[in-house]
Formats: sequence, structure tokens, C-alpha cells
Amino acid sequence: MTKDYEKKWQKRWAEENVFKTAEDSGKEKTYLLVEFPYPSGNGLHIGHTRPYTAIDVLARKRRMQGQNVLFPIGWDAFGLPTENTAIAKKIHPAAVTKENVEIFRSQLDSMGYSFDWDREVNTTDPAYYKWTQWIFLKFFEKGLAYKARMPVNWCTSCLCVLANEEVVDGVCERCSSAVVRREKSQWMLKITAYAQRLIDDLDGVDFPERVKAQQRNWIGRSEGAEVDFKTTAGDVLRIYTTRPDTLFGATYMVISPEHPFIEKWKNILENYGEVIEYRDKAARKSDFERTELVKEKTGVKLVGLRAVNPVTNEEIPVFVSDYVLMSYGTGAIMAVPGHDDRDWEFAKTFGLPIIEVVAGGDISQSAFTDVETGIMVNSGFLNGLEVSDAKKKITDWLTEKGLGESRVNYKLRDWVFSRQRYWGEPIPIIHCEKCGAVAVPYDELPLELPMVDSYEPTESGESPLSKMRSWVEVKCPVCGGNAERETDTMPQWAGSSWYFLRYIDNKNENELASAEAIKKWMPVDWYNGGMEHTTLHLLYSRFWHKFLFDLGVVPTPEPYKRRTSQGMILGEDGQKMSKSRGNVLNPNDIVAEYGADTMRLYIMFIGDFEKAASWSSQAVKGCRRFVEKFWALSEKSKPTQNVSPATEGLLHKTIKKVTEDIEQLKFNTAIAQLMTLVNELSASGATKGDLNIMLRLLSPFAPHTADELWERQGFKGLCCKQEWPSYDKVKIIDKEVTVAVQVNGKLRASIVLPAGSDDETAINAAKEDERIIPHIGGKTLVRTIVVKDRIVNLVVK
RNA sequence: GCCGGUGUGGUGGAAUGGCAGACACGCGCGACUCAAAAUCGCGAGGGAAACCGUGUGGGUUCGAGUCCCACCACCGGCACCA
Repeated sequence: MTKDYEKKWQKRWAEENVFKTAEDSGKEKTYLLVEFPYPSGNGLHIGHTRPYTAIDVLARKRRMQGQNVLFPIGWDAFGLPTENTAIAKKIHPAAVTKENVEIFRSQLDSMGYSFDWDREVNTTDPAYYKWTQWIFLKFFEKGLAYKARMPVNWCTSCLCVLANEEVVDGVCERCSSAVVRREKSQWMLKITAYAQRLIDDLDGVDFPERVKAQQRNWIGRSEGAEVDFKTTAGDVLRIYTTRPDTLFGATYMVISPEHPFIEKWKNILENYGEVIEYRDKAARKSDFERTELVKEKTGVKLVGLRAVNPVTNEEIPVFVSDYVLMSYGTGAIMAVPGHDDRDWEFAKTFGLPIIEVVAGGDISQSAFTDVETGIMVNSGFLNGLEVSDAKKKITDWLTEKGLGESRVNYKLRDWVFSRQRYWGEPIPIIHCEKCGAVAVPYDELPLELPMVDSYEPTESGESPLSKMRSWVEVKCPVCGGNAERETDTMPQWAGSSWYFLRYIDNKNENELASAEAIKKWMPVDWYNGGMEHTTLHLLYSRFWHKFLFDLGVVPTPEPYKRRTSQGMILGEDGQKMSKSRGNVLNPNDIVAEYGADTMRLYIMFIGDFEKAASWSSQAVKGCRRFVEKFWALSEKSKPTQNVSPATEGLLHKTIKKVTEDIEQLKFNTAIAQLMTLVNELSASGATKGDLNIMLRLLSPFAPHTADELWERQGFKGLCCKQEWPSYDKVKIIDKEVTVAVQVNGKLRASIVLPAGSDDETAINAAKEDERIIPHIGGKTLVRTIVVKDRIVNLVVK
């Protein structure tokens, strides 16, 4: 046999529009979604083939089961690597994208994926990003898109601002260059306004627990209180704490180096110069450097000023230290060294008093942070209370006295939405001196990217668009006066935050998708993608969907009913595939050598779908042999249309197992079961009747081989369009079973009994077995346990 | 440090609390061949055996890879979040 038939079937499927989604069928709908690829110049990666093959298997199987399946694909094509290629090769990024998309398309086709290509979307297509811009303008209208001057992460190589989420280990996620802090005016999206809903609605969706946990931790809700501390300067310093119960133990305060009071207290501070020096040093530090200095706490005492503990009325010193962040809480804390690890270390370094206010630990050795067992001490009216009760009492007291209030905080920060780059959606805003930031009128969308001469960012950090004066200079849509366009573009995450909606109605010129079509297809029934997108893409798209839900554009608050995640495919050396390690494998090469069906089978057989697995070029051969065995079995089939009586039970068990395992993503055991069946029949021979069922079971995994053999058997139509086989419950029941006999829990013998034998028969057969008699002879039988058709356990003394 | 996950033959991995190692790779032996490759057949957790075996040590149970407690190792994420 050869594998040359694969192209033939791919052509036939395309010509006959086999995988076109039926828009008006009365069948049950299923929307299956995979994360659309970024069409990089490196071509399709092995890592793409695992999730794509898995969901393709599912899509093919569900179509055969009579469901109306939407299984689309597209391109997440804006982004820096393409822009960098464009700069290096002096080609327009759109041309680079087009070239890469063509390569990807042919690679996906060569895998035999059953995407509905009529639904293809491309985030860089103006007809697509018209709606990305439309959504942005809605955010702007609702006050959820705003401009803020703030410290941002500045990549020293990309000359570009990064979201906190894009900074990995203190370096740029994309280019690994150093990231420093810098102030810049940025467009922001107010994702924090949705923090609570993003947590709450996780309860209603079917995501893996590990994904939910990671999102909850990322959003990071904490309950506590804000408390006002008077200062000798007259100003009131407001702090946030999760432990208001420990207020009596607050022996000093710390403010962030970026805290505005430092400027305000310029004339009061006797050591203002020293404080400013410390602030400037902290500002110059990258996140990476800050984390390098974990061991030694640094800070400067504010001289000439003291704060007052509102419950003890004692004066306490105030410090500035970079372990307090302006971006969380109020940028100021009360320090309770007895019951917080960082405060304890700081207090030890600076020789500050440590007071015990919760009994149960030894504060001379370390901070006591247990909130479950502690009892309040040295805390006035809180003494004797448990921590949780003390929290409530002190918060009520503070509220009553007007000194503070209970407060919920989130770690989640607003989304920095500006990029000073060319290859992104232009932000449709016009800046007018008189009217401020004004939306580009909806009827002017899409606001297309103009052609520019060079795509390099300017040295000032402005977008390359800023050099296009004829594009930048416009009239204000409100007052008609002179105005300028926003030159920042959107981040890559924008286009991918709603793409699943566009698949539904990808040619609609009047809406992002028609309400009717959205109602029909949404929510996505099953979305598979990588764990690495859990806190970025997955959270962002949930946020956008909730916003669209509030606008009434979509009918459900959550976009995805079910989420699953594949494990990573590692190189042969067990390490992550990377160019630098030289262990990267190209799926094209595997397809060329063994064929797409072998590639598909192996990537599914490699191991537990949700766990990482190392590629083995040896093990691929096993799947190739399986295809060849299947082929040989078919070629010498017996002409009868009946199934072989001797293997009928195994055949029906196989139908059951393959049907069920695919739904649970247990592709490896489904294929193992098919292998067992093929091995069994290779000895006894298969009939046409056997093959008719087996080929349909094979079809989702190895669709080309299944269609080829289907045709060679003379069966009508395409195998992939046949009905999925069903099994007969009666036929999977064995007539005889092997029962394990244990004595005191140890296996001593196996006996064969008619299936369904009653307990008494089983026990008697076990007791009479010659291998059992020596183990129970002369002893008293105290108990027998029977698990029907599986185990007899004789407990003797 | 915190959070999450994972530890099973030489390897990838199977196993609703019920015969650990299915299926596959690799390996060994045999057949075919002048020979090799391919293919086919057979074999194997360790141990001479009693027995011992799912990271380690306890526990629950008639019975634990699976459940509980403590620990160890590795992987991933986050990291001064008050």
C-alpha cells in the first residue's frame, strides 16, 4: 500500500463540500472551537496538531452521529513577529501575513482536518477589524476605555509598552529583552469592573478545576478594610489591610515610593532628598531587579513626620519601601510585624517593635499568621475574640467612628490596551484640543491602517503611524476644528477576544454577527486550548463577552460552555521544543514520511491528552504498522456481509469503548482498543460486515485510509458521511468470566465461571479449587466477599 | 515562599477501591533470506524460590496505583498583593 491516496480524498472532500456547516438543518447543533493559530513564518508546529487533531476527531465523530457541527478556523494575524519580519525583509506586514497564511492553510489541509473553510476569519482583514474597532468604541462610550498616565512596562528592544501579563520573569514575553518602568499615557480597558462577575460566573461553566483555580487566583479577590491614620502633617493616610483585627499591633507604616504624599510632604520631610533618591532608584529598577532583592528589605524612614494608630493613639513612624506597590490597595500599609512575614523581616532589619496581638505562635522567632486558631490579646476591646470575630468587630467599630470601612480588593489590574506599533488595529479615536478624545463616527469604520514607508517604531516610542501626517491630521467630528488621530494600535489580544462570534456569520457587513445566528450557535459547546492562555486570552475573551452581553449583543454571559486543555508535546529529549535546543520537529516531515493518518493516530495515541508527552520518532512506527495491518485485513476480507460470530462480542465492545472514549478525550485507549480488535481479526480474518463497522470507527482518526478502504470494499458513498455505528448491549456481555480467588486478600487462583453465577456457586467453586485448598485447610472461614464476576475473597483465621 | 499539577517495567502509557503493567515502542529468541531490511511467530516487572513490587513513611479497608495523613522529587504558574 501507499499513502498517496490522502491527497485524493482531501480533494474529494473539498469538491463535495463535505464539511460545510448546514445552516438550516433541524439537527442538534454543536459548536467545537480550537484556538486559531498565529500564522508565524515557522509554519505549523507539532504543538498545533495535538489539539486540532483531537477536536477534528470529535467533530468527525459527532457529524457521523447526526449532529450539525460548526468547526471553523481562522487567523490571529496581527502581532509583533510579523511586523519584525516586515521590517527585516522590507515587505508590508500584510504581504508577510498572506504568505504565511497560505503555508499554514496547506499544512492544515495536508493533515486532513475537517474545518469549514467558508467560515474562515482573519483578524487583520478590515472587514473583520471593523468590528473589533466597533467593540472598542462601545467600551469608550460606556466609560470602560480610558486614557491614563501611569508607570508601564517598557520593552527596551520592542520599544513598546507591555501589559503586566506580557512580562515573563521580568523580561519581554516575546523577545526576552529587559523590561523597565516608564511613564506613558495609555489606553486602558476597565477589566477590573468585571472582576467579581469573572469570578462568580466560573461556577456555571464546565472548565477543568485547575483552570478555574488559576483564574480565581489571578483575579485575586481579598476581603479586608481601609483604615485612616492621622499624621502629624495633618493629612490622613488611608491604608488597606486584610487583617484589620491586628490593628493594635501596628507599630509603623509603609508607603509606596510612588505615593503622591511624598511630593505633598516635600517641605515637611527633613530627609526629602534621601527619600527622592530612594524613589528614583526604585523607579529605575525593572521588576526583575526588584525580585532579585527579595532577601534584604530596603527602605527609608520619613523624618519629620509621624502617624497615629487610631486605636492605641500612639505615634508611630512612617517608612517608604518598594515592597509596597502603588498598584495594589491604596499604596500604603499599616505594618504589623508580629503577624505578617514581610513586616516581620522589615521590623528586624530596622529594629522596630514587634507586638503580639494574636496568641498562638512565638513572635520572637517568626510572624504568626494563622487565622484559624489564634485568640486576640493586647488588643483592648478585641481581647479574647477569635480572629474572624475580631475582624468583624473592629471593622464595625471603624465604620461607626468614621475611621474606615470594609473593602474588597482584587489583584487584577486594568488592561493596558495601547501599542506603539504598526501591525495592529488602529484605535478609532480623534484627539481634539477643544473636545478632547472623540470617537471616530461608526459609519467611518473600519478605520484602515494607512500604508507607511517604514514600520519601525519611532525613537520617541510613538507608533510609526505618527509619521503619516496626512493620515493623522483630521477635522474633529464634533466641532470641525483641527484635530489629530490616535496613533496607537490595539494589542494582539483584541482580535482574539471575540473571533468565535465572527465565525458564526463571517460575511455580515451590518453587524459583527446577526442576533439570530448568534442565538443559534452560541455558546461555544466545547473550546479546547492551551493552559498558557488561561489568564490572558481566556480571561480577556470572557470579559469582552460579558460586556457584549451587557450591550445585548450576545444572549449569554459566558462564551464557552466547556473548556479543555491539551498537554504540551515535548521534544524527544523530554524538553520543551525550541530552536535553541535544536529539538523542533516539523509535522510536514512526519506527514511526508508516514502520511497524515499515521501522524494523526500517533499524536492521539501518544498519551493522556491533558498531560505533557515526549515525541518519539520510534513510536510513530507503531501507528504506521497499525494502518498497514488494517489495510492488509481489508484486502483479504471474506466476502460475507455478516460480522464474524467469534469476534462479535469484541466488535461491540470496541464500538462502545471508541464511542465513549472520544467524548472523554481518551483517544489513546480508543486507539488501543481498535488495535486489539485488528490484532484479533488478523489471526481469524475479517468479513465485509466486520469492516463495514470497523472502518466507520477508524474514520475520525484516520479518515483518508477509512475512505480509501471503504471504496475498495465497494461500499457506497463516503465513509466519513456514514452513520456512526451503535452497539448491542446484549452482545458485549461475556458468557464466561475469569474470577480471581483471593485468600485474605492475596491472589491465589483464577477460576472460570459462567457469567452471572450467584455468590454461593462462586464461593463453592473457589473453596473446591485445588490451588485454594492448601491455603484454607485447617483454618476457620470467618468471612467471604464476592464481587460478582470478578473476585471471591475468602477470609480465614 | 505561595498556588496548581505529576511520580507505575528499559520507554510512552493502561487500570468505576477488586487479577497492576492493556495497547504501543524498544529488546531477546525463532521463521523467511546468501545476508540485511521489512514481515510473521514466540517471550519477558524483579527474584532460584518463598515472596517482593505503582516516589518514601504511616493509616483506613476483606482488599489501596486509586481514599486519608506526613514527607521527598520533578514540572508549570505567580511572586514583596498588605
